[in-house]
Amino acid sequence: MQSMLREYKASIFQALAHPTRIAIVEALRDGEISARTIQERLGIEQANLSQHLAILRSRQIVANRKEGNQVFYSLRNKALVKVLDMMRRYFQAHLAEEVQMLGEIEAEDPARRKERLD
Amino acid sequence: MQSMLREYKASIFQALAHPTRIAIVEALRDGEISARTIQERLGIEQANLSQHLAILRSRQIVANRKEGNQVFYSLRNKALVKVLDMMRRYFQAHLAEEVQMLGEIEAEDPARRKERLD
DNA sequence: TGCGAATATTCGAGAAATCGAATATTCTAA
DNA sequence: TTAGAATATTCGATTTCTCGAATATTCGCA
Repeated sequence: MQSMLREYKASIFQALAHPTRIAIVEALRDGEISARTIQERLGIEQANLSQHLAILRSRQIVANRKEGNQVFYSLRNKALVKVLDMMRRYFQAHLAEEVQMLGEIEAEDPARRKERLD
Repeated sequence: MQSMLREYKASIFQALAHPTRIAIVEALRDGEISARTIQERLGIEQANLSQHLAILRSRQIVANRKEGNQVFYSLRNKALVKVLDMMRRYFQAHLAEEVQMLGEIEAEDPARRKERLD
């Protein structure tokens, strides 16, 4: 019971434990887009994207809607966006501790800095 | 740059992508405890716990403090707790969609239910 | 000193994740 | 109905993860 919940949590984290899948979720942040669009944005192999999407689907993280020839993907649960936002704060707080990076961060353009942390 | 950040995020998610490591982080939620205590609570092999702690250490998720014979672990960044809280909401929202589980959830004792969702 | 407790590391085997290539499926439009 | 576009699935090779067993390290205390 308790452990089942943890396995479930772990499976969600695991689904996000890949740069490509994080990029996918981030791409879906503002609404649904087609698989083709995602592929173009990420610049990866079609089969590979499909595999990653299959993983996100199997974890119920994304929903897909067929429209004619294409498939549109979207986030099933907006709470995940908030999780990612929280993660961003985590990274900010964490990076602040990294002395070596601190210099670069403070030196760079603020707008660029914000963008980089997205 | 953007992709480095994603790899970093992915590495944090990956560090949490195991039930045992989630249990460890949850055990550290209320403050530092010794490795021995964690091991007793989780009921796992000593070597195995040490391996998982090494992973959390390598991702800078936990800090460790030596005191005599034992080592006390703690969370480096409280923001992670908020991430986990957010995840809990995610699970709750998600579980609410799962019709088959809904029956069981509503049928069970409320106190027990809250505990299970932790 | 040296024994025992607490913790960490190394090693090897088995399981799981990842990728591109090849192939399948489903749809549109000619 | 057939060609081609969009997407999904399968396959096999490679890499990464995970575990327990064995071993190492570090510390307190007799």
